[in-house]
This record gives sequence, structure tokens and C-alpha cells, in this order.
Amino acid sequence: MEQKQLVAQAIVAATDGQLSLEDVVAKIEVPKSYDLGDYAFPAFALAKIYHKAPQQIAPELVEKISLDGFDKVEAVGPYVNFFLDKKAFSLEVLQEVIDQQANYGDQDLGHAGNVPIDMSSPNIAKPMSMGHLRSTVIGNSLAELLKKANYNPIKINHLGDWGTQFGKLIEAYKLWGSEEEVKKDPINTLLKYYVHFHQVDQEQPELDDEARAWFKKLEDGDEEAINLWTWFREESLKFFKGIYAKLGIDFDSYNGESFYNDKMDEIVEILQDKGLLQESRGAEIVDLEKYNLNPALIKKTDGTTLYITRDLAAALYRFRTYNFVQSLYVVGNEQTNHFNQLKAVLKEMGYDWSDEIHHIPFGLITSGGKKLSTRRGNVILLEEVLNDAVELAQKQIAEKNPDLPNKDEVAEEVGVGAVIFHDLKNDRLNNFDFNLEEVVRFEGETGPYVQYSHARAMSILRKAGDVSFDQLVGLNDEESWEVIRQLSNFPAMIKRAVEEYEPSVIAKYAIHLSKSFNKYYAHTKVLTDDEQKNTRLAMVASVATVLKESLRLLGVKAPDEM
RNA sequence: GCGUUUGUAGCUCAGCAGGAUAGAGCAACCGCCUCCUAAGCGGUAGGUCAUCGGUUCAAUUCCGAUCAAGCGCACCA
Repeated sequence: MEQKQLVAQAIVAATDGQLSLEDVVAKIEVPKSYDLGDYAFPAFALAKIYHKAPQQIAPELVEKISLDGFDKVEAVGPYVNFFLDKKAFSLEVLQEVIDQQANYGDQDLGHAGNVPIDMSSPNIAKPMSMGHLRSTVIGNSLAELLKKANYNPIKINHLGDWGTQFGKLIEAYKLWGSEEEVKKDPINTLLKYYVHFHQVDQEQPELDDEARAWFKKLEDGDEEAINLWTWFREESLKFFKGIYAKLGIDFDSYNGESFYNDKMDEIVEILQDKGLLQESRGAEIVDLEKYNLNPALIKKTDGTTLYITRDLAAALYRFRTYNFVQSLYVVGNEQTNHFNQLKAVLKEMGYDWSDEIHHIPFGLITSGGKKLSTRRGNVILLEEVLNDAVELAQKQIAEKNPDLPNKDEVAEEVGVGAVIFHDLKNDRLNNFDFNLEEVVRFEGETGPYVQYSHARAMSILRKAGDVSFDQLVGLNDEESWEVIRQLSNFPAMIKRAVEEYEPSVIAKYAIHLSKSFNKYYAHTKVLTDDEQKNTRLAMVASVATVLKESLRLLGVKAPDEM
């Protein structure tokens, strides 16, 4: 970053202030190929000012630029290419990483402001599928990233524990369920009832009325309904927590939809007071015509609430409780309309803070090209995927490193890490069709590749024993230069990932850093006794630190050996 | 139909908010372990950046249209 300023200043000085520093900074780019330097300034913008061809201007600029801070400055066609002083720059970067350790890359974008994150949010009485994994791992990574940028994230698991579906479940249980069967295998049994319900109600639509009646009872506090619901909820939560433990993710709150049951009346009252509520086809709605959105359904004909009613209550509750600077919702892109409606209704209610509500959408996972659907039985169980991945990691270890001391622990970290990393490495919005082989791949651009790179670095450091990094020297060979440049990019990557709510920025970065390090590793023997040995070790230590930190920000463990 | 997201190599994706010969990974083929973990490194082959227009000195990148796909469009969440 500062290097870019240095380049910009040199250009501004050489052009006698014809261009502002800001303009020049905006124009400066990083050449695609190393032999074209570290930064480049295209002289096209000057062609009009000087009435000359940019190819002619570039060499003239080079004449006027002092070499202070650069190894070389040269003109190639219309470009002025800058080569940084490798020795000075590498020393500076390594010193910084060694000094700051895991704090390297920390920023203060958030000034400690609260940011509730609505994430994971599985539905009670249903198993967790690959679909929930996305919200969980993206939310978790955003929380870590926000923390690094000095925000105070609050991870809220907005459990899907309320709604008509529980009427259906209770109705199904009453018709076909047995207590013993549920106790044996809660989730799968409840799921079975639920799926069965949807098969039967195709021909017996009156079941839906029964189900709605049960949900009505639930909202009205009927004892039998509440008892069943509480039981289903507890069993589900036990099961979910097992999976979260496996993923290494925890939450600050498990306040799901039901938590807002007693907070919706106020919302309805406010809407009424402000004259926003209208009756339409027997239901209560808020018209959103002027936002070019469908009306928001606040209450159904039978007086029960809907998803958006609860989300309105939740939004207000979160604002009052956390006084947030931003409020995030990590929810699939198929719900974009819902969040547009949510924000619009809040805006109509006069809440300016609705502008700080951000839906963080992500793409859909399909299976065989088809949307996952619990009711139709088309699910990919997260638990199974994780188990498969860990098992595969075990095989891999048995084959490649049979003497590894803590095999099971490492297999867990690698297997689970592979699944998480796979989910985070691509753009959030990309859809993907589930493919087990792809998800648990350990070679190429994968989580295990990054973990392996880290383990290699740690291995060198172990072999090196005690070394001090007090007397570092500059490095200027080609292979280490690639690594140094990557290391220096880390803080900028953090910033971008936070600003774009995009963990994939960090995943991609980790791959690039790993690549440059593996290349270096193949080319240079680190543990050779010479005057640069300690500096090389400092670089290896820096790579290990930054890789481990990158993985941590993604929610992936970095074993020292694998 | 309306809204929205997407369209880059056989497959999966990058391309840093316009720039110098479009990059990786898988898959294919060929090399590299007497040397810090070969879960690695190197090489070969593979593309009219969906199509057509527009803005610009410069467009894969910005704008518009068309085509194709995903998702959403009132009593589910």
C-alpha cells in the first residue's frame, strides 16, 4: 500500500503536478508478469495533456524519476514499470509479520461496533443438510473477519423453531407417531413423520387445516402443543450441537423464531398506529407498491403470524439489544425478496437503521441438478458428508504419513477442513451441484493443500530448532520475492473480504500464498548454513503465521504435522 | 410475464472495481524424491471471454438489447 504511494509520488513529481496524487494512485496497476515489475503506470492519460504518444512520454518520465526505493524503473511501450527495492521491502515485510504475529493484518474498520449475524438457522426436527453448512460457515468466517477488523460480531443462530410446519409435525405425530420411536432416533423419526405428512396431504388436503389449527394452538399457548414442541426442540438442539462441535463453531445466541412469539404484538400495534396495516383478502398486509415489491403479509386469515412478522420483531429486538452498526443475515439468495420486504417495512415504520441491515446471500446447492428439499426427501446430510471426509483423511494419512502421532485428531481437522474450505473458496453467489468427490478432494486448490503447506513450513521450523530473528537481512531472489509480495498483501485482503462480506477472498489468498511458498520450497533449500539462513527461516515462520491465520479466519484448523 | 443472480478452456472456477501475449485447479500426456513431508514442483496440450450493439486512446471488465440457465413472485420458511 505504502509502496503504491511511493510510486504515485514519483509519477506526480515527474509530471510537475499535472495529475493529482489520487488520480495517479487510481491508475497504478500491478503488471501480470513479474518481468514487467511490481507496479506500473500507464501513460495514456498524459497523452492528451502533453499532446504526445504515450510510448514517447513513458521514457521521458523515467528520465525524471529518482531510483530512491526502487531497484529499477523502466519504460516499456506506453508503461512506466517500477521494480521495488527487494532487499529493503522484504526486510520491512518480514519484520512486520515477525513483530505482529497473528495480529498481522488487523484493522480498525469497525471501532468496536456491534454486528449481529443471523446465521446457520436450521429447522427444528429436520436434519442439517449441506444447505445449512453454507450459512453456518460463511457466517462464522464473517464473524472472525469482522473481529479482525475490530467489529464486535454477535453470532445468532436464528433457529427455525416456529411456524406452520410445527402444526404439521404435531399433527403427523398425533396420527402416526410413538414416543418410543422418537426417543430412539429423534431427528430421523420426526423427519419421517414430516415427509409422510406431505405425501398423505397430497390426497387429503384437510390435513393442512388440522396442521394450521395445531399451530394456532401453539401460538395460543395450548399445553399439549407446547409440550410436544418443547420436546422436539430440545432433541433437535442436542443433535445440532453435536455437529457444531464437529465444525468447531459456536454461537452467542440460540434465540430462534419462537423467541419472538411474545414480541410480535408490539410490531402489529406499531404498524397499526402508523396506519400501515391494511386488510386484503382477509389477511393483514403492508402495501409495498412504492418499493415495487409484493405486499408483506403480516397476519394470515386465521390470525397467525408469518415469517416476516417474526423477522420484524427480531430486527427491532436486535436494534434495541445491541444498538448495532450493522445487522447481517447470512441467508440463501432465494430469500432476497423477503429481505427487501423486511427492510422496506422497517423503513416505512420510520427506522433509519434499516439501511444498516444487510442480507448476505449465497448460491444454492443442488443435488443431481435438483433443489434440495426435505419434504421430498432429497437431502444431503451434513453429518454424513463430514464423516465421509474424515474417513477419507484417515485413509490418506495411513498411506502418506503412517507414523503421525495424533492421527485421529489430524484426520478430523483435515477432513472437516476440506469440506469447510470447499464451501468458502468460491464466490458466495455461485450455485453448485453437490459432488462428494469434489468436496473431499485433498489435492490442488483445496483446504488440505493449504494445511499441507503450513505443515511443511512448521516442519522446517522444527528442524531449525531455536533461532532468533533479530538480525535479518534483505532477500532479493526471485522465488522469495513472490512469497514476500503475497505476505505484504494480507492486510489488503482482510479489508476487501470484510468490505465485500466475502470469505472467498481469504481462501483464494491462502491458496496463492501456499502456491508461492511451495514453489519456493521446491526451489530453495532453507536449512543451508549461510548469512541468509535466519532470514529465510523468518520468511518460513511468516508464511506459517499468515497461513494459519488465514485458515483460522475461515474456520479451518491448521495442524503442525499431517 | 415481472424481478433477481449467473453465462470465461472438456469439467470446476480466478481475473484485484477498463489497460501490455486471458489465468489456476481437476481430467489427459510427459518429467522430478541418495536433499527441509511427492497431500508437492515443473512441462505439453486445451479459449471467436454466450450473441449483437454502444461508451472509451483502450472493454472479459462499464451501459443497453437478445439468447440460455438458476432463484423468487400473498396466507411456507
